[in-house]
Amino acid sequence: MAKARVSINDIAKNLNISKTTVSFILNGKAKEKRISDKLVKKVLLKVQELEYHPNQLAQGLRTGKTNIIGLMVEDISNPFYASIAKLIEDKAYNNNYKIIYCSTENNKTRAKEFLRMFTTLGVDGCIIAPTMGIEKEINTLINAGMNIVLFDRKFENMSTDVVMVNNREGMYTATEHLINRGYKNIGLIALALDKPEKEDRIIGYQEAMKHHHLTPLVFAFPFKSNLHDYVDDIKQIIEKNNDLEALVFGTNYLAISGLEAITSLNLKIPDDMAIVAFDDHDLFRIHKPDITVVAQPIETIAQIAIDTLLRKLQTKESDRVNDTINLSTTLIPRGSSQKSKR
Amino acid sequence: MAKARVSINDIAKNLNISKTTVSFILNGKAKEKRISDKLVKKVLLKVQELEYHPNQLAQGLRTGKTNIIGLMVEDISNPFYASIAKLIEDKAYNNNYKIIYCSTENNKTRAKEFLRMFTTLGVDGCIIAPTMGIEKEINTLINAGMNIVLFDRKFENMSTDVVMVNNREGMYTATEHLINRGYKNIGLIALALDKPEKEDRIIGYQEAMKHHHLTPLVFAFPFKSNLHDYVDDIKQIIEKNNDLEALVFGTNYLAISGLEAITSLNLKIPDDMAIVAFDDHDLFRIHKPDITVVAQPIETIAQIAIDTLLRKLQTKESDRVNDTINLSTTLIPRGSSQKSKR
DNA sequence: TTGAAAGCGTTACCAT
DNA sequence: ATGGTAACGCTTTCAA
Repeated sequence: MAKARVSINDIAKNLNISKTTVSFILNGKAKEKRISDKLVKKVLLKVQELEYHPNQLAQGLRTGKTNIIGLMVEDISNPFYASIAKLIEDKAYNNNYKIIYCSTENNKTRAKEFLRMFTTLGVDGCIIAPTMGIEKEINTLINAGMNIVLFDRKFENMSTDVVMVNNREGMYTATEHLINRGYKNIGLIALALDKPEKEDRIIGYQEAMKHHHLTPLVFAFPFKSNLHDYVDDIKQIIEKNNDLEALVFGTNYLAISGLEAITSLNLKIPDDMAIVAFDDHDLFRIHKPDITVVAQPIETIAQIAIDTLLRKLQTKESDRVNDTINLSTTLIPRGSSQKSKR
Repeated sequence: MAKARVSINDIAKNLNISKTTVSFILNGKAKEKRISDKLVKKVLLKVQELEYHPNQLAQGLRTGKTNIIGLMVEDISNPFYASIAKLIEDKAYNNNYKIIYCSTENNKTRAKEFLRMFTTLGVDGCIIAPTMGIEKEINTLINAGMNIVLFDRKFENMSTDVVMVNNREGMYTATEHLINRGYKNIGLIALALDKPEKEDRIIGYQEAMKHHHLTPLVFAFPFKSNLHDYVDDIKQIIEKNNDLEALVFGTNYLAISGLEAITSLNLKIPDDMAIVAFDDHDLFRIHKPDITVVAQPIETIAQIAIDTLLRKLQTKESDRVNDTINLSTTLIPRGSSQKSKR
């Protein structure tokens, strides 16, 4: 930026009035301050003429409101988060908020830095799909008065709004679906950021298996930022467990890696290996055979998250109530879990 | 935000020194100003103790530098842009820049508002995949001294850095590939934001067809924000032109819609209809048959775009040179354009 | 009905 | 070697 921008002072000087008056008019306080219609018109005209637009930094500094919302997710290039980001962005802009976003890559340190950035930048609130290990920092932020809405993953005993999907139930349904379709040797390939026994998706799978007197077979992976690295892992799992009939995947990219692994092993879906994935995806809809998925209600998640935050921003801190919204997933049965009749 | 944040004043008062001194120390001017090591240490310690972090709004207001980069693309939920966004984000953060992003949806008005936002927010520079019709506004911005790097689409006679892919050549190669494989009735399904005769991807296709004495058959669509709406259009095209042997798609989402259309018409790829897509995508790699694509060098695009911008931000305005980088695409031949031998 | 001035948290000039 | 103070552009209180 180089050329001098026109400031409120320029408007004022140009019209030989004080910047206070200009500010009042611009902030819709003309009536309240009983400023003459004539002057109002004159000012508005001049504002147009000089193309004046208030400096948001100065405004933010003065008012403590930046109209910026921080959005923190695991990976903005993952279609699940990208779609949610898009929906949130859209709604935010309609309400005159901008989005500043960041991908944590499930890296604790990165996440903490981003939280710090949110505060030093003075964002009005944030929407966070948290990674593990930043519970303390988020709590600090909440106590400092930051408006936060969590989604996708939650912490125990955290007093803020959360939009969640019922992961346990979703996984239970997915697993049971396979069982109902006649599969018995069903494995789970999932991410475990936390301990497996605390991961709802893993628990849901285990419950379904046990409930039907089958033996759970959980393969839990740590997060890798190079998603392609899972392919070999999955290949090995399939090769080592040759009685596996079906696999449930805990995330969309694990399922995609799974598809690659299965293809490269020359196995056929669903006859050699049946599949259910978590999160829908263009790919799963169009793949042949199409892939059975547990779909998350993306629009609803985004909608509720941003609505909740916007509402929070307009509410006095004192009379806030923190909601935990639990949304249901939808099982979409497709070809990848349908035994061929013969 | 509610609780009082600790400011530079708090540090100063707490140590009974002036905030000037603190500021000098914090900005690495201790040596230059010959401030005693002892004091430096004391200040740094206190900064740690009180967890002081400078208010970036105030810094920005004072210095005119916000360390924010604006990123404007067509649609952040499109994997092509999402991947680029991720790469840019990563590199930006490593250089202490934050990203503020927005999706134009190819809407002129939206795009202009975002540009406005960039300036009122005082971003240091921006990376833009421009939509049509904002040429004037971008030029104004450039003249006002804004640092801009364009990618994906360019304007004639615009003096700023541009990172482009050779769309014409890419499409030419794609079309010729189909011709070499023995297809003759090849249609193009493309987006035309500008006039078709100005769209490089369309031109490349036409040139290849004409060069081989074949008749071009261009179906150009306006942008639709609901990408699913293309499916029916494409179905109709296929139904009405039943001698079509192959289709080239100008964007990844057109190709995805094309796959849906083809599937729902019960046609087989490549025997009933061969396909080449622009932009690679997980889906195209994994689809059966896998889809031949013209791949853009996403990493390189992102890398050059952000590098160029960062370099620009460190260069005096006077001795800047504007580069137009032209990158090549890569044809990745796969099953969707391979006639079965029989 | 309008304006002067203080103040938001910084940085940077000019003193000392 | 360190500090006082103006200035960045805005909003808001108080005064007139």
